[in-house]
Amino acid sequence: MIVLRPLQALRLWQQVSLSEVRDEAPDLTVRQMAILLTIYLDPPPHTVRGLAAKLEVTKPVITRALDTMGALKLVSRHRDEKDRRNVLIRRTVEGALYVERFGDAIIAKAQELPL
Amino acid sequence: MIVLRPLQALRLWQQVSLSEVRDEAPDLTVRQMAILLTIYLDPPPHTVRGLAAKLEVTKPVITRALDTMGALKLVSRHRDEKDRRNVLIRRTVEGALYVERFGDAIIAKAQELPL
DNA sequence: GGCAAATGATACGGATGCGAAACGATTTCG
DNA sequence: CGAAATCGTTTCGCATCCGTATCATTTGCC
Repeated sequence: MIVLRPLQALRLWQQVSLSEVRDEAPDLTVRQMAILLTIYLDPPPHTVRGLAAKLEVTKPVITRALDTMGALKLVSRHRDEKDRRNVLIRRTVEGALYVERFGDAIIAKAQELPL
Repeated sequence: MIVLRPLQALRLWQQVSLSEVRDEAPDLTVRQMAILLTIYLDPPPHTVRGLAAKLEVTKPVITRALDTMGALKLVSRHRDEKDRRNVLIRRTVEGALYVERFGDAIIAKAQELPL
C-alpha cells in the first residue's frame, strides 16, 4: 500500500470521517471501531481480557463496548465451555456486512482523492 | 493513491484507531476529528454554520466541538469584524502540530501494512 | 426607525461512556 | 477440601455528548 503524501492520508481520513458522520448508520466511537475491527481482522478466539490487553484499556471498557455492539448485533458473546470463566466474542453476519461496507467506503474515498 | 485490497484499507483503519486509543493524547470523537480535519484541510474561512452544513449536523454540535477543541487549543474563534454575527474559526500552532502528527501516524501505519 | 432574517450560543432533559472499585462465578493448586 | 487467582460483569459518581428549543446579537431591508 502506498500513501504518497501526508496530505492525502489526512484527506482520506477526513473524507471517511465525514461520510461516517453524515451517515444514518449508528456511529461507533473510536474505541468501539478499534474493537470491532480487531474482532474481524485478527484471528480468533477473542476474549474480553485479550481485547483489553491489545487496546491497552480496562476490561469494563470492553464489556461496555460489547454491550453496545451486541445490541446492534455487530458481535455476539458465548461462554467458553472449556473454561467457563472466559467469554468468547464471535462475529455475526450483520457485523461482517458492516465491516465490509466500511472497507468499501474507505476504498471509494481513496479513489476519489485528488492527485 | 492506491488501496489495493479492502482488507488493507480495514487494517490501516484498525491500526490507526488502535494507536489513537492507546495514545495518551486527548481522544477526539469522530465528529470532532471530522471538524478538525475540515478546518485544517479545506480553505478558510470557516464558520459555525458552514461547518454544520458540510458535516450535515446541527449548529450546537459545532459549537460544542469548538468549545472542546478550543480548550485543547486545537482551534481558535474570532468574531468576524465585517459581519459581527459570524464567528471565524482559525487554526492554531498546536492544532497544526496535532494534525501533522496524525498524518504521519497514518503514513507510518500504512507502511507497516502486510502485502 | 422598525421588524424580519441570520448567526452563534445556551438551557434543558436524556443517553452514553469513563475510571475505579467491588462483586460473583469459575478454575487452579497447595 | 479450601484459599488464592482468574475472568467478566456490575456499581458508583462523574463527565461529555446529543437533539430540540430558545436566546441575544447583529444585519438587511422596507
